[in-house]
Amino acid sequence: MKMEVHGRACSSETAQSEEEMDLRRGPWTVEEDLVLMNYINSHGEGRWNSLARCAGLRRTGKSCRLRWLNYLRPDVRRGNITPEEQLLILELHSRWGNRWSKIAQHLPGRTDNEIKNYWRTRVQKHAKQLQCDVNSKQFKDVMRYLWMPRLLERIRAAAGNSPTAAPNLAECGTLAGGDPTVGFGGGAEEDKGGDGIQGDVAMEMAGGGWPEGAPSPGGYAYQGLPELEQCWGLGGETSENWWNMEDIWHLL
DNA sequence: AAAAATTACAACCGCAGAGGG
DNA sequence: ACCCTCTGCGGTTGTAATTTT
Repeated sequence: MKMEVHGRACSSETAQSEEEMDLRRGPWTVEEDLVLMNYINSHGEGRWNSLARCAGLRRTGKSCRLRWLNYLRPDVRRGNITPEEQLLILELHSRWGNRWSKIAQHLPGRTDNEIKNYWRTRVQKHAKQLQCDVNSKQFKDVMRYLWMPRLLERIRAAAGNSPTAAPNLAECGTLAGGDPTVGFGGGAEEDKGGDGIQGDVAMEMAGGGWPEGAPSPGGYAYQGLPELEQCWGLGGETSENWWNMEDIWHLL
């Protein structure tokens, strides 16, 4: 990363020590948001510590950066996580674990913070309900063989019914038989480390070609699980008692 | 209607790595 | 080679909003 700490001095820099005395914390005000947005619009982002001083914000550079990246940036997407995004998050997390920023790179407009929050509030909650660790094989199997096929089914249904759903589906790459360079298809942007998304899982999910030795989801996942839909916001009303441990484990 | 519990999200903290002096 | 500053990341906490009792 490029450092230009001394590259662009500002007149208020000499007052740094005094300002450090009463740095603001906590929620940002509308006025602060405006100041930050205006400053970044005219000067660009980066060099957050000096930016904070020059903009006259009594905030740390870190705080300014976080506010901009997670909230004020124009391309930040707000609102519910779509089934496509849920599917991507589940898949990417199974590959990369808690590498939120990396996962976020594959969900345009979503921040690592948002994805992390989603994971903690939704996914981990249900792992807790199942009384298993979110990183356990059992829970991963549930994700892979129950939730993900179900999500895919919903995505496909939406794509069939609504023309506007198609572009979102395409983001899932080979899942939808779309551009293999995007999303699940792996592509030019994959890591050198070889932990990129490979086609196998995507094809399993897309084509129903389940891995050898894996429990067939056909008789279960596709019979319809309204509880799952409710749980993941795919269906109508929500329900907390959305599944039963025994029902699930005897099928796995 | 009010209190308690839960959920969702924004923000902070500590750390590691990069780069300049 | 070492120190300092800055950035970015992941973990955690605080709190407003919502739901349940």
